Amino acid sequence: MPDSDCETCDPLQAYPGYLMRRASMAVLSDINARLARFSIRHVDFSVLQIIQANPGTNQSEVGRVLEIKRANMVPLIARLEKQGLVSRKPLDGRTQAMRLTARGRTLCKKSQAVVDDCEQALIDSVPEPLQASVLPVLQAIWRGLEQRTATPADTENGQEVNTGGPSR
Amino acid sequence: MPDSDCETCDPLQAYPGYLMRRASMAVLSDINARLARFSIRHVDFSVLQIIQANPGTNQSEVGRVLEIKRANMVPLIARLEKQGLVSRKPLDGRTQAMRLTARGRTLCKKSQAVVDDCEQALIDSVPEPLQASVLPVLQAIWRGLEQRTATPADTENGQEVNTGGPSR
DNA sequence: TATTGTTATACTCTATAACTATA
DNA sequence: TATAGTTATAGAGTATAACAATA
Repeated sequence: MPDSDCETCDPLQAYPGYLMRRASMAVLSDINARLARFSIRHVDFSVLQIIQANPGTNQSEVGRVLEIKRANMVPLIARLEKQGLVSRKPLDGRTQAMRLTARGRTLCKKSQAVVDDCEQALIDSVPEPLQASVLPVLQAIWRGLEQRTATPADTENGQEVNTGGPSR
Repeated sequence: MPDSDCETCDPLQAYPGYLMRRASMAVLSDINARLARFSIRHVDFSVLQIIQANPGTNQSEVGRVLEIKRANMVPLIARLEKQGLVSRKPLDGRTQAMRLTARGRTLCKKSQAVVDDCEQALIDSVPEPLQASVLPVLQAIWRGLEQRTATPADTENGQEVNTGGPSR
């Protein structure tokens, strides 16, 4: 334990979960600051990206991909529609097909450049020999968690809560 | 772009920031569920760890290490004290030295075993050849961000807000 | 019966501003 | 003048329950 004379010791640096939390908060805060000039936040960006990649999708589906609850998608989509970035068209009286407007596509492209910059800066900021491992490692971690979390058939009526597994 | 027939396409898997956010939320949610039997959450665990590693430290210092605002430390520490996990002793009428109680030390050890399990499970869940890179990559990312964020003398009176840099 | 969109609501986390008392 | 602890408050983000309309 080399704790000889660090000013204030932080033993949490050895925990992947904490490192990822701290790192993601820093990155997303940075991204939020840079996206502010488009009047959107990172969550808006992610929704726009999903809609762009899946034209005609609906709120619930987007929420499922991003793990955002249906109820919380409502104000989010309403805001994007009010900003003229997303259009909604009733599909079958229950489902609404969403698409990016022309303005939405433009903003999606511009904001993507901003986010790409931020994410590339992150990769550039690690020592060169480790750079190639960044995405593979993070994707492997995410896949491993996805598998362990293993949504048991998308139970909305939270039956099995205390299974010991991750709750989301 | 191999987007041929994925059910719903998620183009965000290429962003380190998003992967870390999603991954950290899954891990910390898991950890919270497992720490629930000790009536603490992951943030409590992290505070206990810092106090244990730095006996005699104070609220502001812990907040500085964990990037938690002074104001938000107050209810946090009050709760830990009420649970009999942390003791406070006035140092100079302004500063209070904090230490773990016997109960706090016991719980810190037990909860550390729980967290170690979770974090180890995360590492084990990635393909074997990548496992050794997990911590180095995450620590390099965090160091890179720390350097870029480069707290400009801990300005509490938020003078330079729109410098373009990460806000925290 | 299950799903979509919705409302209402509550709880956690985070951020800011201001105050006091001490150094 | 700067710092430690505190209060109050506001804003995100997230969670649940319930409902109507529809499939």
